[in-house]
Formats: sequence, C-alpha cells, structure tokens
Amino acid sequence: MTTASTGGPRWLTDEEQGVWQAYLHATTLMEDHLDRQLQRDAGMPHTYYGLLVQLSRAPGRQKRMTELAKDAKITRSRLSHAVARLEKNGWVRREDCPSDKRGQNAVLTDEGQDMLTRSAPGHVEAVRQAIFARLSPQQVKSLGEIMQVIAGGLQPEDTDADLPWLR
Amino acid sequence: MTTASTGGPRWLTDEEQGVWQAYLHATTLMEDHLDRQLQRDAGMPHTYYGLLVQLSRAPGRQKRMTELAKDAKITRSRLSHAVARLEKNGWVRREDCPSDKRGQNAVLTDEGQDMLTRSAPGHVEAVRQAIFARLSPQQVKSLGEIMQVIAGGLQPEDTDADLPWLR
DNA sequence: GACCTTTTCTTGAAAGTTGAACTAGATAGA
DNA sequence: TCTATCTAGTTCAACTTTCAAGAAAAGGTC
Repeated sequence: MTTASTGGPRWLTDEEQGVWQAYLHATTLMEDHLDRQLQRDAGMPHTYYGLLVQLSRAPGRQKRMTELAKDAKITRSRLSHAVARLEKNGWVRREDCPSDKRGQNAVLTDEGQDMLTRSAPGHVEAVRQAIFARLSPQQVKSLGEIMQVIAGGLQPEDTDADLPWLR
Repeated sequence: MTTASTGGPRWLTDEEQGVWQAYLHATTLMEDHLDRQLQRDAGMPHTYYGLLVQLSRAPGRQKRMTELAKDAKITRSRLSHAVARLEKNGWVRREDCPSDKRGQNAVLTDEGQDMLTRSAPGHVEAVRQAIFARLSPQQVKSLGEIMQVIAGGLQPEDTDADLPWLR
C-alpha cells in the first residue's frame, strides 16, 4: 500500500496508518470513558468538568470568559452555553468585570468547589487506571513529549506561527 | 504537590499532571482541527468521514450496522442518526440483510466512494502535517505502542475484561 | 468629539450526541 | 408450541456543540 514518490498524493506508510488507527481508537475510547465516568459521578460531561478545574486553579477561583475559553481550548460561544448550564447547577457564578464593562468573570462557587472535591479522586483514579497504570515510566515521558509536539503544531501560538515571514 | 502515600486519595505526580494536560490539549486541538478540515472540504464531521472509510475498506463496501458501530467505536443510536444523514447526502444506502430480517447493511454508494476519493488526499495531508511530519521515527513507533496499550485497556474486549473472575 | 475598527460576550437556530424506551425478529427452554 | 429472553436497529426527548449574527464597550485616528 505504501505509495512510492510518483508525484501523486502522498499516503501514509503502513506503519503510520497503524499508528493513526491506534491513536483514533485510543482517544475516542478514552473520551467516551471519561465522559461516562463524569456524567455518572459528577453529573456533567468532561468538558464542563475541565472548566471547573481551570477555575479552581485560578487566583480568586475566577477567570475572564475569554481567558477561560482559551485555556480550555473551546470557543467563546461554547463557553457561554456551558457556563449558563453550570450556573444553573449552582457551581459557577458570573460577575461583572470591574475594569472592562464588556467583561464577565466566571467564578467557582463553594458548591462548585465542593463538588470538585468530591469527584476529583474518582476522576483521577479513572485517568490513572486508563493511562499511567499501564505505561512504563519511559512511555509516560515519551507520551508527554509527543503530545507537546502535536499540541505545539496546532496551537494558534499568539499570532506568530501563522506569520513566520515576520521573523 | 505530589502527595505522599498517606492513605488519602492518590493524586498524579507533577510529571503525570503535565503529561495529562498535554494529552488533553493535543487531542482536543487535533479533533477540532480535523473536524474543521473535513467540514470545510467534505461537508461532514470527522466521525462521519470515519464511517465512510470503514465502509470503503469492507468487502462489498458494506457492513452490518452493529458491526460498523463496533468498529467505529460509537453507539448504535449514534450510528442510526449518522447513517440517516449520510443517506440523505447520497453517500450511503441501507439494504435489508438477507439472512437476518432485523438486520440492515450500510452500503457505500458510488457517490460516497467518489467523495472519499476526492477528499482523502487533503485529509491525509492534514494528519501528516499535524502528526507524522513533526515526530521522529522513534516517536512515531512509541506513539503507536502507547496508543495500543491505552486502547487495549479500555476495549470491551469481547466480555472477558469485565469478567476476570472467569479466568 | 466623530468615526471606524476591534474585542467581549451572548443569542438562536441547526446539527450532532446521548440514554432510555420501543418494535420486530431471532433464540432457547419447557 | 408457548413463553421468556435476547439481539438488531430505530426513535424520542433532553442536552451539547457549532456557526452566523448581533449588542455593547473599548481603542485608535483624524
């Protein structure tokens, strides 16, 4: 199947195909697994949980919407809907930003923090079981480096990756 | 941050946390990237594209619904909706299964095959650019092994992973 | 200040996903 | 056969995500 360099479209080598398949299978199974785990134990999808985690780590347990969206790698629109839902659950609250009247801060409530405290151990355990318990230290290190490279290549990277001609 | 073994919940080490972050960033960016690429160039999300690929590789370009769902790692419900949509596009057609009157075969149409032929090069290129062009041969090999391990741990594995007490 | 552009965030509709309920056909046991 | 159970696939309602559109404030520039 490996196409020689005939000028036609370059396909993946057999090895690359296999790796790509494995990547797709592993990542979809993983996402499904965590979504179910969190839906069951915390009543929300993985994305939403990630938002709460981000907030819990931020100073004052709050963040501007745009910054939160960027950190969580989701669109602002998606974040608006998500925060609306989390607000209905009482886990997040919106506050006007004092310095910018357009701005909104998403604030993690005490209930939100509690829920996080309750569900974190189970979630961490799920991640460990699925990944770290199965990989050698060498592989863990490798996985980190590889994911860093991939993410780096896809990151907007503050308008410079797209403009290499500007030095 | 690394919690000693005090009997409380075991957290991730700092290194593991970093790796997990990198994993999440890379995989969400990747999925977004491919979804956009395919939505733009092929008019469908990545999952749907994957279904067409599966069918194109199957003998007779067709597959039973349940088998297709299993291979693509999605629920039967999701597949029903997806096939309905792909059918409306003219890329897939349903046929009754001759041997089992409950069964349906999803069949890739000629239009579907054409669309696949047209969009495959661009898609492959996107995958290569994002992953294989950036990793060393060593890393590619490593990534494959790692993903295999992770997928293996999450796979239903034909009712045996869930029933270890049956040997 | 008046004007134009950009940034921040929200909204609404359409598309996709989920989980539970449901129909119809297959299977197995008495 | 009669019955109970299981499997294949679909459907419905609730929920999430996307995309395009829009309101409001901020930041130039003249």
